[in-house]
Amino acid sequence: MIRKIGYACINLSLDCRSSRTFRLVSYSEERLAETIKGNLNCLQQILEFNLKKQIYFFRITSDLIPFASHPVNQFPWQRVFKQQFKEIGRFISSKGMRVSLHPGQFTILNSPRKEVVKNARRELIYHNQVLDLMGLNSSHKIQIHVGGVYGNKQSARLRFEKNFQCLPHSVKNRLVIENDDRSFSLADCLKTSSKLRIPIVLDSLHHSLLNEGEPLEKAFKNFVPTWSKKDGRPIVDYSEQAKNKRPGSHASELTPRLFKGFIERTRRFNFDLMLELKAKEKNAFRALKILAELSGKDRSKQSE
DNA sequence: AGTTGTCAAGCTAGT
DNA sequence: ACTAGCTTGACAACT
Repeated sequence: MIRKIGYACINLSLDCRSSRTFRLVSYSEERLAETIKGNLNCLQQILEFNLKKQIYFFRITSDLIPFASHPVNQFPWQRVFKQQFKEIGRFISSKGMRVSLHPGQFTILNSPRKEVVKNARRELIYHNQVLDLMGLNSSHKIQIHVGGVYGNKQSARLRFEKNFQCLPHSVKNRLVIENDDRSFSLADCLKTSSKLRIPIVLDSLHHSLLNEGEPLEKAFKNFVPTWSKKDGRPIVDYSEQAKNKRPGSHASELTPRLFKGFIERTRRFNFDLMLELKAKEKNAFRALKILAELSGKDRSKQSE
């Protein structure tokens, strides 16, 4: 059954953003420090909001630190904001919460271009620093896609595996791969997962768009064992196709009928669920309500 | 105050 | 050839 439920990056109920940024041309250390401070304060507010609403899973935005892996940024933000990171981390662990991070579309570890791989590496190190500074263990994950195909999926996949091996140890401990909707299916990810011994985040919408014919139940049966004890509970990304939009674009609102169907089909597995729907926390409320109705019991113990 | 062109970075597929 | 879409629009200059 679904244990923790979460949403991604933005809270629409609060009037703050933890992803404030600015243009590179207006970069200054003052501007950077001010923005980071605001972003961290907002992140704290979001987590407190979540706790009140019994939302125990959250994806932290990659924009928390603007230009974090850009060479322009030489500001020692890790040291300057050390204490605030620590407090946030303590809040997360002490309340039994879980967080994840999803580096952006530019983080391509398997690119044939050296420069792109180098940037990806820097970006992954930044994401890992955020979790390290918070003092969180390896169940708090960083998820990325395998990357581009470049005309040969096999060699593209091998390049990912090779470049992964060159990452710092602590990054490797937190990195998980997610099946995408165009290139690397769950079956592809399983090959890399078994070679590198890293877990897979199953994205339900992506799987419905790109698969090897496995029904959802079979997909779960395959991806769940890629999670070991130190990785925490398996993570699933849930979203729905937006009506009248291109395949893969995310709906705003959760459809109770579809969500109930999803719960029904996956109830024999224990996992945490990340909602990737544009209406954010509103859908998390809805999902929690539906779960409570279905199970007929209090969900306040979901973090156990 | 409201509008609009542009923004650090990559890649794919639909149009 | 262009552009929407991706985990997320928002900044900043202009009217």
